[in-house]
Amino acid sequence: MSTSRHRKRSYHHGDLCAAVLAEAGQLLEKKGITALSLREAARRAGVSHNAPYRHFPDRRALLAALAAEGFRSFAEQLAAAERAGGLRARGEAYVRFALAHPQRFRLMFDSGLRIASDANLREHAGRAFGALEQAIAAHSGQEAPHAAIAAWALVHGLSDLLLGRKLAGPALEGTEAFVRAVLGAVRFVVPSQSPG
Amino acid sequence: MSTSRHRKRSYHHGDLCAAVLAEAGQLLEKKGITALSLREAARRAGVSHNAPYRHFPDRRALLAALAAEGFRSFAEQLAAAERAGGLRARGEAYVRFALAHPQRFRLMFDSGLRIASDANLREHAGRAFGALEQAIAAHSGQEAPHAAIAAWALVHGLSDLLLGRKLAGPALEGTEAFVRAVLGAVRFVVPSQSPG
DNA sequence: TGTACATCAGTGAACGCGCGTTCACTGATGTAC
DNA sequence: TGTACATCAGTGAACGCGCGTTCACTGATGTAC
Repeated sequence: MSTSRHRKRSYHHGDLCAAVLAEAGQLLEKKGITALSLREAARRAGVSHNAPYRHFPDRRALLAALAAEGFRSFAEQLAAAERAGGLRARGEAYVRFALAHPQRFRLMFDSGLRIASDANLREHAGRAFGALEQAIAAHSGQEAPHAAIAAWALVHGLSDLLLGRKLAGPALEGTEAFVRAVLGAVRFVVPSQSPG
Repeated sequence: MSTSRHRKRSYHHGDLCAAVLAEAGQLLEKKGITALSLREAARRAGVSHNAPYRHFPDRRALLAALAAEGFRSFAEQLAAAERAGGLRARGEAYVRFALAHPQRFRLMFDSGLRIASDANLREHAGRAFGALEQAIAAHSGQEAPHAAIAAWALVHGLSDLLLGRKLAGPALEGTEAFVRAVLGAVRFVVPSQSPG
């Protein structure tokens, strides 16, 4: 259980990879994707500015690792919410994640980051999206992929509008109730099957 | 009608403000918000690197002007679409705008740009959002603000997911039909009025 | 119509900045024998 | 248990970069008389 991270202030750090990732995660939320720098993350980890190169080949790789980590906890939180409260709860958890980690969410969804370009990122993002599809399909029936996508778009759009402060009034107070009300204002349609 | 823009290759440009804005607009889509620089816009406009400072006090102001211009044409296109085809057409035009101008759309909605901080931006953004609210209210009834916001979130989220290539398959071909199908999979609920 | 002058829209050199990345290095670790 | 050595994880100096911004300037424009 105990790590050697703070035991010795010596040459070797012990778990620099995790430390840099943690510092970078904080910097990400504080400064934004663009202003996040390897050098500053290293500085905060108390290590020379290019020690992180032992663990991340370049800046993109660090961003990819942050995104992968994001998708992992995103998937976990969504799954937990659904276990507790069903699909609606999953939707609410989606928005909650976005509001709790704005820059991380943008890194995951709106940055130019190529998911395919990094194995670890590909794995975690794939897992998150797979779970999402599965959850929606289970509730909407496989005949209604459009309804499933609409459900996704709804929570995603609500997240993004809230993050962009485009819904100023209700976003400030009582966000949870507001989100519930908006999600509750929608019904999804399973098209009637016309044969032929 | 004729401008002096290309008549004389002399000291004064004629309409540098518009020229810089146009070059910056192209650079924005090509390089992204972050990599857009005043210096390169100036270079492309064939002018020294700080001539633009005559027209834009700093980089933020240039971005604000680009966003304002975006909101103006966004509002125009949405209004035109609705005139032609009603609220559904407005929704489709929303997505179409996003797909046609990804970086501009992100600048308008997802960048940290403070709308309140620039008078011109405030005006055009306000006009665009006002028209949006009005259009939705007219169709959903004023008793259903949540449904109106859900409608907005739906088209916005669909736009953002498409831009982020999170819906790879159907996004590549037949986008228009795909968008119609997704939007068609949703019904908005006007809650029954319980007195008291 | 001509002239003087204020104003305006450009120029070009210079600044400081923090960054990503490369390089040659050194101290610590752990394994084979 | 002790030693030799390969490997690994750090260090610190140096590079080149393009950027935003400031400064003192100069050429062009237009207006008052």
